[in-house]
Amino acid sequence: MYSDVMSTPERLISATRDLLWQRGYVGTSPKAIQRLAGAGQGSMYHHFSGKPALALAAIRRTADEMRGTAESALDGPGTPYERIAAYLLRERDVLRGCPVGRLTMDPEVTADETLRAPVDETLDWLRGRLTGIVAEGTAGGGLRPGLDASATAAAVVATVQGGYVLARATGSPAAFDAAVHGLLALLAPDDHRTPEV
Amino acid sequence: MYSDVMSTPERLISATRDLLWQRGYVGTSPKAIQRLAGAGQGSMYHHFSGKPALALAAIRRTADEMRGTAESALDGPGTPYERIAAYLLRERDVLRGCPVGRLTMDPEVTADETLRAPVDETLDWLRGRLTGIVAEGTAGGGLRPGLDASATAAAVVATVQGGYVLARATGSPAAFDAAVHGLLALLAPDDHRTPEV
DNA sequence: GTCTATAGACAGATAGAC
DNA sequence: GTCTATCTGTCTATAGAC
Repeated sequence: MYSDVMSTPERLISATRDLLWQRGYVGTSPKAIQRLAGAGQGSMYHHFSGKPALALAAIRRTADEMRGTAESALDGPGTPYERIAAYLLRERDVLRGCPVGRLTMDPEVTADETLRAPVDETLDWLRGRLTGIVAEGTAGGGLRPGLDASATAAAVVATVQGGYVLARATGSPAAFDAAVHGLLALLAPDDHRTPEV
Repeated sequence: MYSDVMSTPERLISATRDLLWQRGYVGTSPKAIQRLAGAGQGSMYHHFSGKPALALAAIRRTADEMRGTAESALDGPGTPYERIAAYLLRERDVLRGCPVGRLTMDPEVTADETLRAPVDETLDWLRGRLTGIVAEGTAGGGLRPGLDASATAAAVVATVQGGYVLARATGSPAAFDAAVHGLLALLAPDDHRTPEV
């Protein structure tokens, strides 16, 4: 249940976001959304045409929020290496996984162009943002020189997404941390010690 | 439908493996399994106690197969760097994702200790196997010296798992390839050029 | 071993009263 | 805007005949 000061559509969106994160699209039913939102059947179908529309609103909201969170770390002070480290090491609810990346494993999401678009755009934006920072870093900002900025950025995003997989497999965040620290060591030049962030 | 030379239990397991890969545990119904396997309701429940038992058999089979495939690449000839490259660059049906890693996003799988175990053990084995190879490689086998073998191995596995996420988000294998090549460049010493594998 | 019948609960809505 | 009733199909089995 969500705060009473939220409107019914807002509560429905919040509930859908939470369930999509925890159970995915296929595993999330209208009934479960209604129960969590404290809204009735008729109420939900009054505000949204159905499960796909509600999911789209929820996914867009989650994608926007993730973009803002990532930008906070990437836009911060410090060298390119430090900003990438800030992004990689920021606090996360590791065992819950990535609310955006998770959706790529949902066949109904990837099959629906409309639902997949916000997911694609968000991860694409993140890769592009990191590409710029890596390019800056290889030109004297604390990253190994000579790296392909775009490929390196893809490796950074992939390590995070895959770190969630390892963590959820083991049931502990340790594997995520290991992957991230492993990558940070690889990003630094040979003569550089990974700073304690 | 599967070959008639396979026994009914084998056809059921194969069908379950395929559906688990494509739709996950939550998205896979007994009815769909029966249809794909060409087996009747009663037949399925005669051989397996229910969906969880069938899923367990399917997951074990898939995990064993993945282990064998990975071992083929990791056990091959060449330097540690080359063996890791062989693993990373081996042919994959990238857009289908990892049949084992995928299961970690399924709440019913992670909630069930029995179902999660083979997933955990397989990824754990892979990390351990790579840790040994990385350790060998940092001692003169074409990898950057001074790396934490365990953390580096985690980064390698995470990059693969996350590469699938990126590929499925964009709908193209290109992002997977970018992440893998980005990582390979990072693994090589500064003076080393990534070989064309 | 395989088949059909049956069953209670849920999925994903639509209709119409209030 | 919200509520209750209703509906068709699916989910995950169980029972018992063949």
